[in-house]
Amino acid sequence: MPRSAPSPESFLPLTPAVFHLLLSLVDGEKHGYAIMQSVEESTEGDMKMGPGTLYGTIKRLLAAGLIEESEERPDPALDDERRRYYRLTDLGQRVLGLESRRYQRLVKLAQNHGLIRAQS
Amino acid sequence: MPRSAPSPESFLPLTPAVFHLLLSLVDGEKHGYAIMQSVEESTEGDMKMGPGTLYGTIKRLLAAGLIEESEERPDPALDDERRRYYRLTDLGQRVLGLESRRYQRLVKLAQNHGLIRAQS
DNA sequence: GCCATGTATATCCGTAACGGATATAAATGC
DNA sequence: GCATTTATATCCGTTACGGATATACATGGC
Repeated sequence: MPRSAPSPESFLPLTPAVFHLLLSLVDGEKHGYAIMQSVEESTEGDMKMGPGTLYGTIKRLLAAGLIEESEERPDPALDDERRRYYRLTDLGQRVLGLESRRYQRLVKLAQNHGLIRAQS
Repeated sequence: MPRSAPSPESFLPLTPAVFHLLLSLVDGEKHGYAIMQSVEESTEGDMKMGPGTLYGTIKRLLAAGLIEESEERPDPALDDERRRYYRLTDLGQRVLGLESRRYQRLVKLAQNHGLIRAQS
């Protein structure tokens, strides 16, 4: 018998590394090195992911079925043979959505306690 | 020479357990067991903290200077001798504020990518 | 008074995750 | 040609998590 798919909720809460990696793939597939750069750039430097965390996390997310490797290659002229591209699976997308909503509720909580202002 | 105090930024990003524990202390001191209940209640059950995580995290946060034990005891009639009360330090408060703002930026990012709606 | 349940703290210890160091090599820029 | 950047990958020490277990006082019901 196939073991039933784990529910998206069972992955929550995500570690910061996992959340950022998934978030970096939300607008399309990327290769590892690009994920690393994207995370640093989109957080304006306050989240830096080294190779140990990057490739370790990729391996775990593949095994968990939250991301998958893509066989599609971009225009050969622009490609680098060494690259391996990854994209979110449907499950990964759902988990990311759930975690984002969880964050949203926490932000609301923090606002209600005066830790941050709304709409900064 | 006293080693200079670590900057609040150096603690970021927080693990989910640490963030929730600090957040639960934002409106006043609590004892361990109350923290556990408060976390579960304020997240409507999607974050449950067992004793291993609770007391381990408390120990680490004390050592890091983000929380401190309070000697004040409530009205003896209501008190339970076994309880140990904790409160945020100034550093802890600052770290929590920074992490909350970081979350806020991430929520904004997630909104921009259509993962969640504003003001749900 | 007894007993079950809840409150409260704490440690133990196996497992998972992190993350800097290191290795390797192709691509790029000058 | 050569240094730097890009790119992937593993190694391994350290930290963090988290269920299980232990202990014991408090509370409420009968």
